[in-house]
Amino acid sequence: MSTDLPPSYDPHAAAKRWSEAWNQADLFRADPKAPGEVYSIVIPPPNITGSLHMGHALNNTLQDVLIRYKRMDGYNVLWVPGTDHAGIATQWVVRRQLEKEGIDFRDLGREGFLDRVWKWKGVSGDTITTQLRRLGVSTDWTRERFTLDTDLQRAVTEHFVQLYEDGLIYRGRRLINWDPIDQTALSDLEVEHEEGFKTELWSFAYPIREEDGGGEIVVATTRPETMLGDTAVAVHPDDPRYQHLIGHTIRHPILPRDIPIIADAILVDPEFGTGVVKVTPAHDFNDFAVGQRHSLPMINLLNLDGTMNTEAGPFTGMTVLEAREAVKSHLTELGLFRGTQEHTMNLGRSQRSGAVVEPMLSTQWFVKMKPLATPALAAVRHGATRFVPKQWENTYYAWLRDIQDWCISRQLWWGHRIPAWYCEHDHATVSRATPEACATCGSSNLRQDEDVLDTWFSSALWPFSVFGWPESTEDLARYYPTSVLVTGFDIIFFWVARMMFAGIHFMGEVPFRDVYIHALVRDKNGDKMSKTKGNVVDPLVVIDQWGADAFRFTLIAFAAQGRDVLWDEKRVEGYHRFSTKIWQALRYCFLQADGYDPDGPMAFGPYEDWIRARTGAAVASVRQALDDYKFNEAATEVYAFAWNELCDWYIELSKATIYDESATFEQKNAVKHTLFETMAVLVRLLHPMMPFFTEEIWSLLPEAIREGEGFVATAPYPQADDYPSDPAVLSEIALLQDLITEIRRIRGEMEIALKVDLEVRVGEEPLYAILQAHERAVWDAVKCRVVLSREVPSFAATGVVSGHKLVIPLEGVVDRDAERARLDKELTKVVKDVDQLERRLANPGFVDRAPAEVVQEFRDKLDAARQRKDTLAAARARLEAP
RNA sequence: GGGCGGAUAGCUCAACGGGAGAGCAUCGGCUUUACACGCCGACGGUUGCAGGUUCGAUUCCUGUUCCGCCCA
Repeated sequence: MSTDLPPSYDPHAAAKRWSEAWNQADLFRADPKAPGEVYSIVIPPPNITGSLHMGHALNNTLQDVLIRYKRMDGYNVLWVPGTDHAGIATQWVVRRQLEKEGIDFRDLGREGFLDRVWKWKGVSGDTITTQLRRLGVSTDWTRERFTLDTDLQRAVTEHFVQLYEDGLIYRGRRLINWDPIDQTALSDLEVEHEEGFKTELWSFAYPIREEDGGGEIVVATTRPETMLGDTAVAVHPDDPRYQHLIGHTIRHPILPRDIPIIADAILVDPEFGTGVVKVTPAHDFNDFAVGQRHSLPMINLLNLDGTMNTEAGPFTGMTVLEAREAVKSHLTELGLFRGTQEHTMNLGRSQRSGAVVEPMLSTQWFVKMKPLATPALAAVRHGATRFVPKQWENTYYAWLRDIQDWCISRQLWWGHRIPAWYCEHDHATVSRATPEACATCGSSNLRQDEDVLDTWFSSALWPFSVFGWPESTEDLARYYPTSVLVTGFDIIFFWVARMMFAGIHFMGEVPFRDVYIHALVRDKNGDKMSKTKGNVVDPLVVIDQWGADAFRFTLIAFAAQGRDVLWDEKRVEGYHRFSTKIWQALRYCFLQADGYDPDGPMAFGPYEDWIRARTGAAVASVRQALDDYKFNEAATEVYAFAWNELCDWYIELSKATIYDESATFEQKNAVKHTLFETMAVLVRLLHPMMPFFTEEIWSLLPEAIREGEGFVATAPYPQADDYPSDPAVLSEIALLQDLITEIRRIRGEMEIALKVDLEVRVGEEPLYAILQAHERAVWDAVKCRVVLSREVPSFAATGVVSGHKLVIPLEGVVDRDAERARLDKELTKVVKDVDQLERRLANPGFVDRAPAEVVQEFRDKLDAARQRKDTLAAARARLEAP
């Protein structure tokens, strides 16, 4: 047989061909009725806010590697794809689109706006699925889900109602983070703290009531306008400067009210500033706690759009910043200004809109976290779920330990509507379906809560809502809990922890056995990729240029545990070359395919035995690496096996038989068979990392080699046990390799071209016997004849291989200076070597305490080094002889 | 303020407590019958710094500097 392969491989044509072929063959559809141990993954659903970035590419590539590996390894595999409605983020995107068209989204009304978002969902969802397909993911598209699908909405309602019935959801008036641009509440996690924000600490005096003795007390603040909502001034109870003032009353200089001076040891640090703190319970989290401790009035100063409300008196209607300046000048006019100083603080901003977040008193829905967090903590402690790398457990623990109740209502339109209805008395009725009457007073005058739920409230259900929960479906029974969650560390709090407690609460079982946390993709300089920095690399652009296979392999090779991925385009080129290299090797196989008979007789030689042994070792290491989530090691192992063993050595050695006219049919047939067989193993090993490329090669391999497997995607993953290893063969070939390398070094350093034939003299019969068997291979590699002789000519190069002396006559080839220089260099190295080893072995501590085999190992090394040194020194001396 | 991670060849990264490696880059040599998107060879390191444990430390411990991140 013979096939003419094109001289190079076109990754784009192959990607198109094979993704269509897989689709048609419906290869990735899971069957819960099929046998086999389950291996299931639910995709971290990308937000429908646009297109996929490098982080998604890494995330999905790693999942696909695992899924393809397990599929080939005989598991009942399911990978569920899908997307997330991403309430606040998506609403923001569509709102901005409308603004560009000159439309205020509010003018469309709720229904009109939602129509627009659904249209956008179609566009963005398609973009994302197209991108995932181009990446080569083997998800089961028949099970694709969207977090706002009807049945997933039902799951969210069930989630809410059950938690409410369990007493774990409540409605309360509490301090929340308010985003005045999006005009919605945010959870603590959606607020980002900008460090080192420069501002001023502005001081002013509160006059003490005359009947309390008069005088003043000075406070400092970064937000002077909040003094309009102050309901107390606090000092430390032990501070001698102010003890006499505790219980006295201040007359508010602007508004008609009196405020008390209180003592609070928790809030006040007497060392900081004046040791006096103004208390604004409705607009500061610490002050809110003080307000509760001391039963202070809480005065909300803000409208929902961030302007001052009527509580602000003369400043009503101003923005916060306008009010700040106005309050400052007003206080200054009153003569109460007491100085200013520079101050750096952390500023809370909305993760999405960038608005400065205002702590505000508001009525919202909350999830009581302690009862849910406790079992979620225990599950990881007891190993029901395992984090890889392990260190991320600490992040998970830390957050769940100090967790606050979770504000889940959002004043948005896009999302799951809260299943709560209110009557005219503001009684809340929580229900799975629209209720007829108020559960408290029976009123039939009900309106549903306008708000939607935090996106993560629905994402928390993803590992079981995708399987049809709350229905008990076949998929749910078979594929939950999932095998592993692959995700980035940035959403351990947002998502992983919440899936954990939701899974435990509703399913009675953790949602995944393993959580593999991968790093962030950064640019070459280690900076986070962001649109504003302009350092974003578009995965599709890379795929267009180099193909999905090279792109994926690069991500995998970079994905070392516990380390960020620093993107470097040059590496993609390198891995593209890797695929080209394999393609060329395949061409070589086909060039030799003439007369190959897979069922014919075969006589395997030592090279065949050697590559089979190396194949087994490679299979074992790749499997181990994948089992341990050491993706980069798996990539490195395949790379080294294919390039350094198969291409650099076996293919070259195979020529000794292939081009040997005296070799028998059986010998040649064995070589051809081994070439194809090794290629087939390599392709299967590599398939999870380079799916398109390997599928292309697989389709070209001889039928007999493929053992009837139509697609490599569903062919069995190689087993190391199928490739036995003979130590005698391994050491024999190692000797051959050493010999060839030594001669190459001599040629290289003395610049002896391959055109100049050489001979190498060995003095020992057994060694000669071995090398003679590889005469042809040595000749092909280094154009050197192997001769049995102890005769040392007047001028020769001397080498040592595995303790054996080699002599290469050089009379008339190069001058003596070249060999003199080379020997000096070698001698310097070996002398240093001997010296080091002698010192180590002279240390009684080492010889007495180190394990015997380690000591022996070093003794052997010393013997070898000494022998090498003696041989080279003798050769060096001989060169000086006349 | 609390916590986590990183620092190894010019660059990007590896390395069960047992003489520090790879890829790229650099230099030199090869039109060799799969491949110049290639082959062969070479150069290149006080493993951030200071201590400690150990016969032996890149690896374990303590401290410290710088960079990045998370939490308050």
